[in-house]
Amino acid sequence: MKGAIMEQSIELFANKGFKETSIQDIMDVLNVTKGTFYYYYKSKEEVLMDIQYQYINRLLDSQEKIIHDEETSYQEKLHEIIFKLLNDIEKEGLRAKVFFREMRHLTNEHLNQIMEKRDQFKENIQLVVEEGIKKGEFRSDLPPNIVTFGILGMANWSYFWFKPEGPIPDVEVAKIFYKMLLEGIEKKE
Amino acid sequence: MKGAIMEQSIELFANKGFKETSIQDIMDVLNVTKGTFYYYYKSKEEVLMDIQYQYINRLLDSQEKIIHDEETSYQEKLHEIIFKLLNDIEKEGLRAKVFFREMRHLTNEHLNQIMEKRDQFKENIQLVVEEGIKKGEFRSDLPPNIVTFGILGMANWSYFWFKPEGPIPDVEVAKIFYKMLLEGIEKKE
Amino acid sequence: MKGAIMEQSIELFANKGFKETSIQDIMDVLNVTKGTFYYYYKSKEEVLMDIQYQYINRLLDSQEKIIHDEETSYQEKLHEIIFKLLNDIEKEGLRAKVFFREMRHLTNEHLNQIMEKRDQFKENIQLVVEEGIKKGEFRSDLPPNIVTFGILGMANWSYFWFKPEGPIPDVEVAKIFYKMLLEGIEKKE
Amino acid sequence: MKGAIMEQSIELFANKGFKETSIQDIMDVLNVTKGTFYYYYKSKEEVLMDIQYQYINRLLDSQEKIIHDEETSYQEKLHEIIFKLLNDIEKEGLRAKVFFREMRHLTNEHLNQIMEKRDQFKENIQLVVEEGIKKGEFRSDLPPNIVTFGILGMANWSYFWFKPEGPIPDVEVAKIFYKMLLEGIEKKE
DNA sequence: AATGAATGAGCTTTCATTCAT
DNA sequence: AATGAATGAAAGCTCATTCAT
Repeated sequence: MKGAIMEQSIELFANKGFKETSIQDIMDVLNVTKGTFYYYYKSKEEVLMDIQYQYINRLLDSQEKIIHDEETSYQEKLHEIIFKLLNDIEKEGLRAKVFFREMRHLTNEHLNQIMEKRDQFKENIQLVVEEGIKKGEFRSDLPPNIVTFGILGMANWSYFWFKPEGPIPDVEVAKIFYKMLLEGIEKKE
Repeated sequence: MKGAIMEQSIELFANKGFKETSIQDIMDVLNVTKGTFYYYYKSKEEVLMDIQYQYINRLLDSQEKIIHDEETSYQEKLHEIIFKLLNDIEKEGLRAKVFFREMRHLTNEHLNQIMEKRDQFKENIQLVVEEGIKKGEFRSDLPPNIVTFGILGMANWSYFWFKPEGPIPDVEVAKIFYKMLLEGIEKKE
Repeated sequence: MKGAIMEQSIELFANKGFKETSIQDIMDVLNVTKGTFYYYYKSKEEVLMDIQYQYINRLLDSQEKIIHDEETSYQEKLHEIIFKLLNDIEKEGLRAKVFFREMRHLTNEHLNQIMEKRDQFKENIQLVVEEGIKKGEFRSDLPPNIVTFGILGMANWSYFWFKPEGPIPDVEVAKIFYKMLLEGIEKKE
Repeated sequence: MKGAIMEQSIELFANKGFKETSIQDIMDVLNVTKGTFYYYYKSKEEVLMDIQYQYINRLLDSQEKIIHDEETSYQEKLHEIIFKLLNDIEKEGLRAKVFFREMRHLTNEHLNQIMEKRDQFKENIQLVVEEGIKKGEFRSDLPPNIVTFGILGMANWSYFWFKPEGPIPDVEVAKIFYKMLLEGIEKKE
């Protein structure tokens, strides 16, 4: 039941928003009464918190695996990170939506922890960029900080438009983004 | 007064969210009573609607000016569009925040119109990309649709992190993003 | 209306208790809707607070007047204080009930202030006792502190049993209590 | 377990109030689950009822012993009754608090019985006063009824201020009260 | 003897909105 | 143009109680 409540919450938070979703809404779908909610969670915010932690922890985990793979180049790591993000939308799209949009409804204490982890995620990408520059895989005349924000924006924004069931699959989009990033879109002779 | 209400609404919607801002909150700052609100606006949603239309219309206007400038290349147009978006954050950052985040609180009728305009904005960029390809300014082996989403993501995401008062000014960020996009981040030869 | 809400609140808090009285209960009697309550008071606790302050302030005021009357002896002052307390029950009985019984529902901040004032009330009586001892009006071999608690108990307890419409009027009860206190109940010679 | 539940209930009812104490609160301390409560008691009110009966019955018992002691004078009986009350606070203080403050939460049926016993307690003291008057131990010009309320108030009020661990022990306070009552506080030549 | 899950009624509070003045 | 009073619907949350296991 606890799991079911969370599943429903994600669904509803993603579609209607945290504030716009009432406990009633969540429990109606599960065909139990409102009171039951409070048997499993102390408050509405606690569900949100659980969702946020689960999401960012999983994301960081899979990211760390990619980064610490000794067999891959930094270019390959970047490619994989982008693919992973796109690929996630299929299974985790709703969670991601909730994560980015409803973050501000957390209490300060949790908000800070979550934001730290979110920043860590960005730092990890930046590390790949920086190491890649050192190893001569990426050009060195662009500030890694801004470059990273660019990459992050490209990938994250896809949550607003990418449809897994659309004509172009995640693998393809990731490949295109990777090419854009690496080679640029300028026509070369 | 009507203008003042809107100004305050933008400020508060941006900082606290649409749902989280009460009419009382808005009018408190203006030192008038809640009732006054309804002399100028029919409902809370109407203010939001006005904000959304104003924002997207201005954005589209300035975008169209850039696109239809006969004197500039498509590469230059792209650069300018990116710069314009970054530059906007300084003066229009709050509006932008409200635009992206609170869109869903519009009634269906207005939501559709707004989304159409938002899509138009994307179409315009895509047009620049497509024409640039035709004219040989951009490479032709990448789908303009996805490329455009990439560009849009890069630029729009800056609303989440770009601080106008930060160390790197909007001109610089725009230049870096432009270089990334055009030339790629790969180390050459 | 604000006054009416308070009047009703006193009535209901006294008869059913603070916790047991719902905002609904209060407003039902006034034939207005629950929402109206919050137009006049920020919270349920605020009404209680107002009641408590009003009560203790009035009580202290009238007490100070008695104490600082230069024309009366300390014995007379003691008599008057006791009478005043008994007399109050008629007009302020409900307030007194609420005061003693519902004090603990105040937030800490207010509770402290109220308790300070309540202690001041006791201190004032003790002062009369002490000064009376110095002036030779009261015997000096009993600790004023405990004596004061005794007096206070006698008088305050009457809130639990004294009925203004009963056979013995407040003047009489005060006189009897005063005699008991001054002369004792022992049969002399 | 049944005893443990009652012990905890007294503690919590005294400190937080009957309404303010949840079954959960009680069982949390005992490290068992809420459901267990209903194995031992039919309802929350039943515990309160048990507390009330236990308290008043014990009190009446010890009072009757004092009253029917053939060896003591009525003055001595009065002294003992007062001492007994003060002395009780140490071991039974919490019970007393609950008794006086939470009485109103009983259902009518039980409330009536409890109030009858409470009145009996007062009647018993009044009997001592009346018999003492007849025997010439107490003055006869004060109505026994009011005198009794005075004595009761003095003694009962100590629940609000008397601290067993304070500087003056129960024996002393009882003695002082007794002296006040018997001899009065007026300075004699 | 004890648990865990669920219920349902009730509570305080918030707030967009209406409207007579 | 603005105020002040009132409404009513809904929200988050608490909790005594029930009951199958």
